[in-house]
Amino acid sequence: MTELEKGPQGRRRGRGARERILSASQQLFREQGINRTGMDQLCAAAQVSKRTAYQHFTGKDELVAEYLRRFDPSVLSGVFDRTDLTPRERLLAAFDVPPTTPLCPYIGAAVELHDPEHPASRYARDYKKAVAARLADTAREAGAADPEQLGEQLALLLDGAAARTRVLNADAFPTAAAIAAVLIDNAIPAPSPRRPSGDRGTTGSAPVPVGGQ
Amino acid sequence: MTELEKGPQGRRRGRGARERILSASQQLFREQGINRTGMDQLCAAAQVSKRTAYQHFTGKDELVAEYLRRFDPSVLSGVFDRTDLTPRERLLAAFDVPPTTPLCPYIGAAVELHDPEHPASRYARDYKKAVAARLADTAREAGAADPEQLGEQLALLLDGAAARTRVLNADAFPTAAAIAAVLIDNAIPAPSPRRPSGDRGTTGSAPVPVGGQ
DNA sequence: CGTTATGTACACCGCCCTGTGTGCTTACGG
DNA sequence: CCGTAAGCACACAGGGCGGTGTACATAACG
Repeated sequence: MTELEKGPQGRRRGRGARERILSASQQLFREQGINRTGMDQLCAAAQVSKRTAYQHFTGKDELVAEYLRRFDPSVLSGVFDRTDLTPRERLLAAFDVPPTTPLCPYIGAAVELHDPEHPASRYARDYKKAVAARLADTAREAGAADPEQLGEQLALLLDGAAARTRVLNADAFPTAAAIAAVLIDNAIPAPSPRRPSGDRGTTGSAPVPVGGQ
Repeated sequence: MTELEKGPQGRRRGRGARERILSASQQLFREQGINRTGMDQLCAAAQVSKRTAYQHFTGKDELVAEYLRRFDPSVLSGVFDRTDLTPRERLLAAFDVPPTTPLCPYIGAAVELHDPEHPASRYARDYKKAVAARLADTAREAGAADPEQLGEQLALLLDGAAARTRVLNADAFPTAAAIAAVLIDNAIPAPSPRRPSGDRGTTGSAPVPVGGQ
């Protein structure tokens, strides 16, 4: 615990205030939303004085953006890298979300902040594009006729399931998975998921690193 | 303009304050979101004193719920009743949204309010269920094998397009429409949309009146 | 006409929000 | 062991919020 974190300027020392703040953000922003979580409450939960918080982040906006950037990628993380699955299975595994998932925080941030130019909104946009690109890559690997289209379609299904789960208060991901299966089978010419790895050309168009849901 | 509106108790007289408030809500809540629109600003836009507003609505919560209830059903309204289209065409027409649509306000309300028991959240839930039921009815009319499933799937596509349009700031409804076409063709055994009007039994399970997007 | 419901103007309350100023304590690192 | 910086406690500023109290104006209907 001697030298674990560095501030934005690269200072030394510190007993983990920044990490505690971000950790509390993860919990509170997800549970209560961004707008309904005040800095007072957040600092109390992080056991951090408000003064310290504002020395680490210039304002709540920056904190929100960093919260999205550091969002625990527990949902989709690793799905794309699982080598024990065929590409087709990987595409479908993206819809196996644990039922404990509250809601995709990127959609929540975009709606709550309501400003497309907010740093967090920009990041949410980039992230969603990156997920679609990753899906497209996997679709290409699976031999889809139009990988970009399939990737975009599957991304839309994920967002639809997330939004609908929130509004209806009921898990909508199984429905999305069923649609995904249909789309995948329709998009792959030879629907035999029998090749562990075929053409891996991947003239990839997705340079962005991708994390969670 | 003599007797146009009646208050919650059914009183008489009035020069349209309530309507102006709701009209201003339509505009401001959509443009700025619910939480970012204060009652002061709303009353100023409606040219209504704050006192009057609070005589018509017990609080902002009630106003928000009524705003959702009176939401201008310009997007999906009438699509289900168009007799000049086959059921299949009607299902697809639901995805022809004008590009001016900001975002489905029901999703916005559910995310912003963040309380599933809020009156507006409850109404949003009912509304989404009603739309799915309507889609299911039309799917049944079109001869789908599993109308309920197809209705739920199409509803998910609509929500996904709405959410994704918001986050990406780019129209996602064409993608959703393409998926819908695949699903519909897959779900209808004889894909000949040749009957102008077939069974109109509609053992409907949707008592709620349905309006917009 | 007068009564009564309706709408208005304006100040006001208490609350919570983001964000600071100030001075004190702690702990690391030389 | 001491300097320095990270962190803390506390109070407070400034503003927007939802919501109200009071006194006055107006329109409808008897």
